[in-house]
Amino acid sequence: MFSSDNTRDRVLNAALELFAERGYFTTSVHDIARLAGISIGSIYHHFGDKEGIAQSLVSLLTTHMEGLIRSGAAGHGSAHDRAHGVVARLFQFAEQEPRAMDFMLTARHREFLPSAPPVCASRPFQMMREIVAEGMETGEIERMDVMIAASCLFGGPLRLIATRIDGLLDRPLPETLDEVWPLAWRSVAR
Amino acid sequence: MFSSDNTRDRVLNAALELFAERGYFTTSVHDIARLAGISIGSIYHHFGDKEGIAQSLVSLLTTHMEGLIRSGAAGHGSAHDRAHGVVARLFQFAEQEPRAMDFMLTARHREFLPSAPPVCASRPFQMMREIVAEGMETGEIERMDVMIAASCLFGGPLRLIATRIDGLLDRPLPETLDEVWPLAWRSVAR
DNA sequence: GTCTATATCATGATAGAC
DNA sequence: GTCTATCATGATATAGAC
Repeated sequence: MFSSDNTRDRVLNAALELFAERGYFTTSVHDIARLAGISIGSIYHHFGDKEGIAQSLVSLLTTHMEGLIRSGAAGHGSAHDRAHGVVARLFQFAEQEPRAMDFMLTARHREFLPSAPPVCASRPFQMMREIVAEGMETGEIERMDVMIAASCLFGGPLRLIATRIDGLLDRPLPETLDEVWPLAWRSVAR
Repeated sequence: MFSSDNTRDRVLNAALELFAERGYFTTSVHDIARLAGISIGSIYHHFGDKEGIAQSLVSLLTTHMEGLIRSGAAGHGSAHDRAHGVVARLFQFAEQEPRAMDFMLTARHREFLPSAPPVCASRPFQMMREIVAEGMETGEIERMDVMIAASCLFGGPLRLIATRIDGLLDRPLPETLDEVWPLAWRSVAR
């Protein structure tokens, strides 16, 4: 996920792997140090404390997901196409980097980052709601509570991602897009 | 949630509150003992170890949710009505016992119960998929991958529950049912 | 069955050499 | 900036009286 091989990135890669696989609390800083091939001292030098590692991880991944969503929506005029593009990117990303997706979608950040907002309140989720709101403006999407519409439009695809990450879906997500998307869309389409 | 005031139930109530609020790992057995008004020794006498508390909790709540889903579906002939009844019960329950719902839906059980299956694989989720499969048999639901259809039918409502629990939805869930359900249903209806 | 007091141990974090 | 060695804390779990 983090490709340059400097110390920070090696630590972040190791941490992401362990946090996603076992969880934050069942991973010790020693474990991270061992997997990254970096000493504990160096880790504390760079990140201050264990929370600092998670902090960096969440921050970088949130930014990455923002970019993903922005680029998925970019270049499309209609809310339909923008939302479709977003789901396509999410499916791709979940398939390429399942641990990153898992850590972003299902880890309970509040438990280890006291000041973290709930996932639903993070920028990426806000952006999805904005697309829905735009769709209501243009008349593509039925007018209603935006929170409800967004839950219905993206809830199915997100649940499918969770299912895939849990190993209960055999097919790669992008392959299912043409099946899932029409269902998701027609739930809110006007 | 657990109403009789014997030692076991008092411990389980305290544990549920703390696990849902702060998380399993940020809750010590001392915390549970203090909140329950029970000594540590008694807790270990009844549950063996900390994991045993979580084990009991998950087991009891899973059974409870199974009953909920069964009773939501009961007495209805069509898949439409059965699924509708299930969502209605889930909304009710999430509103009455948000911590129990939170602990069941969003806690990562694997992290503290090594042998626990992913939530999606648990009986309650299986039962939802069965309703979807039946709906395909009767022709109410479009034929397709059951996992995909179930994700789309229940994904929206489940996401709305998460949104509500996270405090991002002002209205009580049951009040939104008549808005959400038609959207969810028409995503898979034939 | 319930309690208090205690043992044990892992982990987060630091010190200080290089 | 990186490392090893060490500390300090606090949590799980147990012993054993009542």
